[in-house]
Amino acid sequence: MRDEIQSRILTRTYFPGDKLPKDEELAEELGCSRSTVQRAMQDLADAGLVERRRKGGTRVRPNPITRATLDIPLIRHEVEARGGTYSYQLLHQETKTTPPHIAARFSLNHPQDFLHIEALHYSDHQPYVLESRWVCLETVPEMREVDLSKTSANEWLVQNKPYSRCDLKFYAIEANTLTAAHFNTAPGAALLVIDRTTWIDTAPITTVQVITKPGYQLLTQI
Amino acid sequence: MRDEIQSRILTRTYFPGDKLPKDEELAEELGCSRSTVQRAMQDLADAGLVERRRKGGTRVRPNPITRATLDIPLIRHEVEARGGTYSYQLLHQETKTTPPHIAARFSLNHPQDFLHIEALHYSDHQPYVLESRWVCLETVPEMREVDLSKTSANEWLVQNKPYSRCDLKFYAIEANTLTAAHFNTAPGAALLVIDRTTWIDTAPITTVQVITKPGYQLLTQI
DNA sequence: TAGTGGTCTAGACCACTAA
DNA sequence: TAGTGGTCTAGACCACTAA
Repeated sequence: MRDEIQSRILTRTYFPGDKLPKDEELAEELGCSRSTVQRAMQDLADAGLVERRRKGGTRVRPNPITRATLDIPLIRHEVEARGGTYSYQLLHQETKTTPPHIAARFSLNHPQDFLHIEALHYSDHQPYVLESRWVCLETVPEMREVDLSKTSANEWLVQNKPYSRCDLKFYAIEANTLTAAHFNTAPGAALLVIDRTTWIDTAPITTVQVITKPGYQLLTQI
Repeated sequence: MRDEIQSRILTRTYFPGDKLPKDEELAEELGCSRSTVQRAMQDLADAGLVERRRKGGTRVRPNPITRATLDIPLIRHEVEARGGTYSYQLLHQETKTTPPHIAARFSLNHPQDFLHIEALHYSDHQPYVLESRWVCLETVPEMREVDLSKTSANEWLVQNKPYSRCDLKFYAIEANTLTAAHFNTAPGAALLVIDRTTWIDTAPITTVQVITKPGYQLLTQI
């Protein structure tokens, strides 16, 4: 029935911005209950096809969009799901007082201690992604005690620190000399970066650049 | 109530793979109806936190993931939403019989006509993204008649050709000489590519590489 | 402030699928 | 094949917000 409603809606010729009948009317017209229409319309709203507002009614989205869902797993799980052997190496670890670019990310106005971590994740002993991370030690003091040569910060945080907000960015960078060396590639190689910054309420947790190996692709399907 | 259920579930200490009580039991325990539990749990499943199976019950997802929703608007809308002035230039247009790399994308085994299009989209008269597209003329014969110097294929297809399946890829490339020239940058610059291939049922519609300008970032928030 | 959509109930029946 | 989750109903009440 839900699919029936959706296909009836979708096969009518509506134009961007058009107003749809209210749920109650659609229910009667289509011979089903209001709850069913509500669910069907909620799905369409989730898919970005219509916009719903109390009192305002339901309208076809004025600007059509492609809405995709991206699943970003733990690096270890991603490697293992592809049938690879996962390994991990801590490259560098250092406590520092907020550097300016980190303060900017979190809009901090007083200095705090951050743990800076550089680590390399391997798939079948080949470099897979380079993790460059800053962890807020005021929010996550337990991090001081974690042995990062054994457990990756990636994994420890996922299991121990829930977040309430996460900003994600995807962009391309040119490998600098050091990064290129890690990946056994030439400096200047184009690399996809997955950049994530998380908070719990308003307290900063971590910001991380996951620099992927040359040729890495992020995939999804709709 | 839904939020109440979710927070109660989320604040309990469950481990990956743990089985949750069935909806009926949770409903009684939490003093609400089964429908409400169903909705709350469905939300958690959509968010990738739990997995539900008929007869199998509900389990905490064994491999935690970050699930993000990406909205990819029309290029024109994206530029205008940022307050920019949009413009567009068709660079090249040519009909060709399926080249091998396109046949591979769509798993085609017989030759067909495709329309190859190169176009540049501008924001405030600065190059914004370069569109490199192949349209299947067997599935979309109307495309032969469209004046692509006026309407971009991007926009025409969104408004005229619904798709049933869409594969998305994100990756980084180094600008070749020609691409670099379009963006007034140096060859080898790292560029983010949004790559989309769409079908209607099993018939190919189009495959497009949207090559973004240097420094472009794809953003989302959870 | 009246008109929408959002949430919830209590119950029926169905559709999968693990055991 | 029995045990879960998924969908649907008919109705109540609530929460926004456009006009």
